[in-house]
Amino acid sequence: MAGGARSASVVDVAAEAGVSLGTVSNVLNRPERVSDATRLRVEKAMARLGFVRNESARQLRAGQSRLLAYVMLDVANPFFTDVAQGIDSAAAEHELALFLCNSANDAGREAAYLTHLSQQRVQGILVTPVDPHSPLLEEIVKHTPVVIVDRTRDDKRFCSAAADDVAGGRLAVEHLIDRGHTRIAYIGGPPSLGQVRERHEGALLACRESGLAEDALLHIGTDGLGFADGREAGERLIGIPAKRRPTAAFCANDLVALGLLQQMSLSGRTVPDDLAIVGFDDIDFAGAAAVPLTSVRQPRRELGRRAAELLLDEASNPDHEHRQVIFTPELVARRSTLN
Amino acid sequence: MAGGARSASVVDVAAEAGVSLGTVSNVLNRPERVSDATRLRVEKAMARLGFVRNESARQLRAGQSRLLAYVMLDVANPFFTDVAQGIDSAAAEHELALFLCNSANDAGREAAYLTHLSQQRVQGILVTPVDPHSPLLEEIVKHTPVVIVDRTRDDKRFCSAAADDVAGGRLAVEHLIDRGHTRIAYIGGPPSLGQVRERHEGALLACRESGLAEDALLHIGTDGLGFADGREAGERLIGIPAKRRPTAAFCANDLVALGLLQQMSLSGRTVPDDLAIVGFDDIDFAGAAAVPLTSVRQPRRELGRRAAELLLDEASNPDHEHRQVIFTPELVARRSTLN
DNA sequence: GCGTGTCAGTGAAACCTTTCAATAAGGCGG
DNA sequence: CCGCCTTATTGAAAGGTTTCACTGACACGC
Repeated sequence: MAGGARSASVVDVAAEAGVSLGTVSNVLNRPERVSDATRLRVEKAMARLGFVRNESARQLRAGQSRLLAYVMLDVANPFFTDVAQGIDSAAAEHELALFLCNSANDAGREAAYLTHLSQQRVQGILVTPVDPHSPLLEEIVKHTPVVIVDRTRDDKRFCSAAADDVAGGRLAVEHLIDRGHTRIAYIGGPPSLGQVRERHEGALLACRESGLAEDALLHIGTDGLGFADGREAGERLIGIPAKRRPTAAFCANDLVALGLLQQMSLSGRTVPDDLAIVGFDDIDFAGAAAVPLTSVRQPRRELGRRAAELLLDEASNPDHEHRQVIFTPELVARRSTLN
Repeated sequence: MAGGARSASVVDVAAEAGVSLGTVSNVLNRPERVSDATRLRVEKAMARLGFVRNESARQLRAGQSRLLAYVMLDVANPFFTDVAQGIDSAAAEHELALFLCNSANDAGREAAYLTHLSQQRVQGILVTPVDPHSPLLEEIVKHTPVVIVDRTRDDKRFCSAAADDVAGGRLAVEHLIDRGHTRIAYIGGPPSLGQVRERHEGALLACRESGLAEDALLHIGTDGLGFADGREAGERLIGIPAKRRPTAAFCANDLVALGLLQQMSLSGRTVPDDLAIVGFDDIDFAGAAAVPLTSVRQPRRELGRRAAELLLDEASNPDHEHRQVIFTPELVARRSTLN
């Protein structure tokens, strides 16, 4: 707990040790230039006074920090924490610290974090934005390197690393159609999320190419992409009369898929016999689920790592050019679609 | 990307707008004291120059920030992200931003984060430490409020919020003994983690109280508490001759339990018939697992929220007294132990 | 017409660190 | 004994913001 007194500064330490403040700074930053005797004296003074370097003052002088930040859409989604680990490993190699910020899918929170980070002069910001076209991002990228993760923009004003969501959605639904399904549900929301829209688009594409009827794909909207949303969607699905009810579901992510799966079990249905399920992301838990989950795999750690590398290039290379790295997703078939 | 020019400061804005720097500061901090005309002029100058407030300079002046940080042991473990959400909700109510830092169970990384945060004069630090008795923590708490999460210390120099791990371990193993098991594995590691040790202790207690033989509890050590560690432990378990092989396993957390569960399926065993499994934490995925997992539930969000409240009290209340909040865990029985 | 009060705007000081040119002290060769 | 070199130390300046006591200007009431 902070005592009453103002915390000690280099000046206080200098006084205590009977040296000039320049010497104290030298002890801190270039100890080899200070004689052993004085260094010791200064160090003791620091200990006595409980001196703690003031990072704000340092940064003010230095102009910037050795800090990266990742503003993520949902900490509770293992997909994003895996991406964060990829970023982290790249950051650690460059001796940069990484701060994680959870926007929780809220544009206001995201904006607050982005503003704070840019004012803090971090080296760079990675972000999975609620809306990649937000004007705030354009504003910030003028002075702070920003890389968009798990999204892209049509213009080329940002670097980004993402998987091809349309291709992923297509893979998922092609797989279901291959397995003979002709009434398929697409489960996800909110539609404001690009991920939700594009995976849907891919799903539609697959239907069209296979010559399925327009209404073969039933869109069941959800409020979010969490566990609970999947369960709720399950209830609604069960409510549909059997002859019109889809025999397969493609979920916008694995959390929703796992929630759906759980709801199916709870209400005594069997997966994949009563309902085949495909998820998206292939998080670790997908393979460990009640019925191991077929899912569209994204290279999560790699995605984070590449994004961080783009950021570091943007931060340090004067000839930097914006690049969009697109990863191709891949279907991992498991029991939830194989009967 | 930063242009060649030094970024604009209040002085530059003042010059551009033809006012004094004090007025610019007033526009920023007390706009009501500035006439509409000048305010507009200043705001336009800011826009023209792309002025971005320098947070370091602000903090230097102010002495501290509206920032909290949580240094977590493992971002990839949903238990900790749930705790983080609890912290977040309390922080948001007080209009504080929360930064998440992942120590990844590495004392060096943890130390680097803690040092940086204290030097940054954050309002407070929450931490699930690798070692709650680290001297660095004692050092830091002298000037920055620190609350220990998911651990406690014997002395009362810190606030902390945690669940009773010994009680939890005991619950888990009592349950297994009730179900008739007499050869039980305890799976977890590394022993440097207090969580691992105390849950083990609780397990031993349960055995002793039920009059089981000394060697009824077989400790299978793991390198960490992840998915992969659980799978690996599964392989080792299977390698044990059938007559000596445990018929039940208590895992130090759910990730390990889920890994173990998966390994059992992969090698054609049935849970709970071949092996009953109890996990710890009751993360959301536990209920959705291949075989829904019996687990020891901790109130994860509540734990985070209480910890944050303790921190905020410590940061703002001069009469603050350190408190140790202990939550009592509760067993949630599911199919992985019920046959 | 004068004192008083209000309002808008001013500018110096403080926050703490780092850097760098300058100084002091000491040793050495000539 | 002097000048020169090295090494240790110094102190002022800079970095950007906020605060606060202060100045002008203006309106109002008497």
